Amino acid sequence: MTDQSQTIAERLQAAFDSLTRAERQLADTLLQNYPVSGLASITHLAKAADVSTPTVVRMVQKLGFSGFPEFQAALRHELEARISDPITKRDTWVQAAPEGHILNRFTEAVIGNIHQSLTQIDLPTFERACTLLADPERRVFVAGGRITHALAEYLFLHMQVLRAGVTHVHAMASTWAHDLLDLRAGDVVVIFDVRRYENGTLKLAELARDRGARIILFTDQWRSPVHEFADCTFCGRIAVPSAWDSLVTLMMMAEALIAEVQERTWDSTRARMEDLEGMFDRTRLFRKFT
Amino acid sequence: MTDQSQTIAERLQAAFDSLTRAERQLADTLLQNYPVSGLASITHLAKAADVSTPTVVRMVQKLGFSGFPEFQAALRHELEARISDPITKRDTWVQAAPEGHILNRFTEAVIGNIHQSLTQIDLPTFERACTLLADPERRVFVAGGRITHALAEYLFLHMQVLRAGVTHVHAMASTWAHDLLDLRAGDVVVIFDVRRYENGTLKLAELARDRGARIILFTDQWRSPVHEFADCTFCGRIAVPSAWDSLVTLMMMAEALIAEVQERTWDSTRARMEDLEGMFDRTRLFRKFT
DNA sequence: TTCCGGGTGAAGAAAATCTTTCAGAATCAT
DNA sequence: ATGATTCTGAAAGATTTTCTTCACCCGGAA
Repeated sequence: MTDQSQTIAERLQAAFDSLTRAERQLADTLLQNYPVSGLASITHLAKAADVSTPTVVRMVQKLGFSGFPEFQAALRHELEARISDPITKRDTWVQAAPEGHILNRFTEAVIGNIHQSLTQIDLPTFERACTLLADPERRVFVAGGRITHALAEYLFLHMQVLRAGVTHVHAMASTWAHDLLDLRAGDVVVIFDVRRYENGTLKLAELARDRGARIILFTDQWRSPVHEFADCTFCGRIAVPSAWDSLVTLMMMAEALIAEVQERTWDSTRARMEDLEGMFDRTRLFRKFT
Repeated sequence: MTDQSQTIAERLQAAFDSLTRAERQLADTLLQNYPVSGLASITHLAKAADVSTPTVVRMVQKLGFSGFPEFQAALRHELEARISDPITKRDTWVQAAPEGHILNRFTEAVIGNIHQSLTQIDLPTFERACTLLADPERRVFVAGGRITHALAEYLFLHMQVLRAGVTHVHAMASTWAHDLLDLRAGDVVVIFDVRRYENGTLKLAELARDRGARIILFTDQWRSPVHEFADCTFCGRIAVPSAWDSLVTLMMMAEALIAEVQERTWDSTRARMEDLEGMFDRTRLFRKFT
């Protein structure tokens, strides 16, 4: 018989290591919509997780059940116990963490930030930024400052795969002027600047604008002075219970931008990515993984 | 089709009068242990209510369903809506953007990711990681791969301000072995590795472990193979409607970690930050502004 | 008593679900 | 590179579930 002392969710997580790739995929689907996804038929579940039904059977057997129906019955029992006990409401948060634990407070703040920033975002601005970045005629420069450098690099990395003519500029280094030598009118400069706004970044923006560049700015809710020069401005709230600011919201916006630009440039991007894959294959940089 | 505006429980009660004796008995059983009793097979349910299976079929058809499976699917949907967390459903949507706009879909996915990852995080792991990083006796190495390099740099940047003895290692570069020359037993290696797990990263982890280092791993829900060597593993969901993965969840966890470590090391960190401020003042890097 | 009509469940047919087998694919170790 | 090992899903078989049919039961009316 199976161990009754832990929930199936806990058992799934505990056994995660001993699961195979397809089984993990399945476990993930189960946990994602727990426990409802496990209450449908094995066929539905398998389809939802994009694995085969034998995989489902094998996994539940690894968990100690004789078969899928027994597993499902256990899920139902658990659900029954959970429904009749309203105390278990608080599994939104980290299990067993006190109400005011930093992880919970932090998460709450971040979700709040995302919420607020998203409701304030200007849709035409987003569309305009995508159009600019998807235009192969324009070259793209990505610039970040002290803190935002990492985020700028993140955007740069993706853009570089998506399209040609992308350059990363470090606004804090003394070399950024060199990088902008190639800047032509109509090119796009993406600038990240959050509070403790940097003088170098502002100078960079000013110079770029003088040369006829289009500027896309990622900043915080108080808006960097670069805003004056920018064609598109994205403001993300950055307040969290920490001595530091949170760039999570900006990262999310950047990722959304990447997703949309990729969508629009797919025809030309496809070849680039296949090319890249080919190079990866030769260098064996990555583990083969289905 | 069936009416969507009321729950099945309400419909059962509304139709109670028009039901026959055996059907009422069944409806009563259903309501008594709602909705779990309805999620078992029709045979179980019939037995539990002490009626026959045809009675069950007839009743659900009276309620407007084509058959028992459809009734059961409706129950599952209802349960799903009831279970899923209100936070996820909060209307974080961009104003005036269509339902399926990339920004909305993306945001929804990210909030779901955060939610999901947080419920699975292991609190002792978090505490352990903080303790390791807050220990001034241990040196800290931060390593990222192709995609995660930027995130690693982000963590490195903060850690460097918080404490002494922090090094940034690029697991993809051929130089990482040099960086680890200084590694002593007890030192901490923070590794970022998400799917398309890199061979170099795995090697790095193995080597570090052999040398007696403690390893903190940030990875995705499928867990990098580095996990085998890690003392603390943080899994963040990375699935978004994009050709790329989202590192937002991992960034959030890293930020939370930074916040807590800063809290713990504040006594020694304070002096460092004041020192840094002094240097900033002299170089006039930042605008005097708030 | 006999007939009638709706309600009920036993039994079997139809349909699905669940399990097992097996061969190809991917991975790992040599 | 090569062979051994493990993983995976297609397909077929075993089982269960679901639905339909139909005979029976029961209370009431002629």
